[in-house]
Amino acid sequence: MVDRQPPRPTDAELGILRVLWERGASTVRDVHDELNRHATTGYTTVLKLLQIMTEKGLVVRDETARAHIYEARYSEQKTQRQLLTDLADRAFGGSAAKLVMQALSGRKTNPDDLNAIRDLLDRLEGESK
Amino acid sequence: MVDRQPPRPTDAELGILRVLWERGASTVRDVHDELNRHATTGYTTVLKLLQIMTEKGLVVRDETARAHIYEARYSEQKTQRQLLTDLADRAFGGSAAKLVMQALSGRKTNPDDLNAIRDLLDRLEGESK
DNA sequence: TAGTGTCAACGAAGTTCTTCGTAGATGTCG
DNA sequence: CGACATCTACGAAGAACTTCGTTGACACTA
Repeated sequence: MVDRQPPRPTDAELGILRVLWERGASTVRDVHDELNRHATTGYTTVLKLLQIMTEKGLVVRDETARAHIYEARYSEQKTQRQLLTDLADRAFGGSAAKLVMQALSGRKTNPDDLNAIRDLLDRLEGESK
Repeated sequence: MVDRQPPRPTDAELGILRVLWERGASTVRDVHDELNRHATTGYTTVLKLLQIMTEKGLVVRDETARAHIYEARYSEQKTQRQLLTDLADRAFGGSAAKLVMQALSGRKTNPDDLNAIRDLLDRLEGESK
């Protein structure tokens, strides 16, 4: 039996996952280089994180070659949804609708995005019929 | 100079804040009793958390009476918005719109909520004109 | 083959989070 | 007043998080 719910990635882990989602399967060196385009992280720090993430099941590792290749185990979408559900539970009484309304009223969203959201609403309403 | 950005509340801290938002200013005893309606937390655990939260500036403390009275420093809405901005930055490339769309498509939202969101969209669009 | 560079593994250190026991001060009641 | 209850403060312990130095294995090259 495997863990049903993957653990919530931490901040540093999420930074690595973002690289993996963008680049696809990558070596530690790849991830490290990409991260250091903006931040400053030691190579062994990235390695250690990836090792821990493997234990947690957040990434899968291909050990065939000397330089292991890591890949995100869960898609960006799935992870995003998990984080949203988690936040809805912790801070919005479990209501995704409240979360959405707060997100929209919080800052000014540009008209194109508003339209995109409206389209999505239309599609959702169509489905529920 | 005070910290401009309040720190992101942790899980346990958020649980306490939820009680404070619901009950208003409360003593440790109040918060502890409320929390223990559902969970199980030691009294001194709640006390310690509230002391730390005071240091962090998440709550304010009235020490007038022997039983200190704690109050959330930031409103529920403000905190929710901060958490959403934070999550958008960490997992959605800073795009609140992407976050909203993922939240909506994730699980089925009930029609009433969809309508409420649509009304909100209308209002937002009106404003931006 | 000897030297140089790259890699994973390990361990350790410092921080934060979460929990709670104990101690000492303060209030209350008989 | 004295016993008991309640409160805050303090410290400590264990877990998780983040960082990185060191080590030994491996590979390439001159």
